Amino acid sequence: MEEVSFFDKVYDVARLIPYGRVTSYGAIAKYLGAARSARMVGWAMNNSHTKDVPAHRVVNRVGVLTGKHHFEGTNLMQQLLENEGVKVEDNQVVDFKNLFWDPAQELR
DNA sequence: GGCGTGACTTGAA
DNA sequence: ATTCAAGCCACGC
Repeated sequence: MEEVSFFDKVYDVARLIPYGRVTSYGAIAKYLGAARSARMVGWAMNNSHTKDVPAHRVVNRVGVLTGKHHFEGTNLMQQLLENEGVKVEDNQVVDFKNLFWDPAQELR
């Protein structure tokens, strides 16, 4: 019996993202065993504003800030990432593959 | 209660 | 190599 919902797991993993690192929706989904349900991760993030989830550290699989439109400001997400040392250019994370944080690999 | 949408991903043509 | 299509499941109207 899992008392934790899929959404809660997403929030939990998202909070585990280290400083200055980023991950993708699919990576989280895959870690939760729902690799094809990446959309649900995104939808879960829709409620992230009610949680203390650093959704700005979550981008799509190519490192593009797809959800930046959902933040308060238009460049708030980019601002936060740059504040952590993550360079963002044209809504895309620079050196994304180097900054990529895979829960399935880091958390094992 | 059905249909469409959505912060995505992967695979096939 | 790029482009198209399908899958996943919850929420809103």
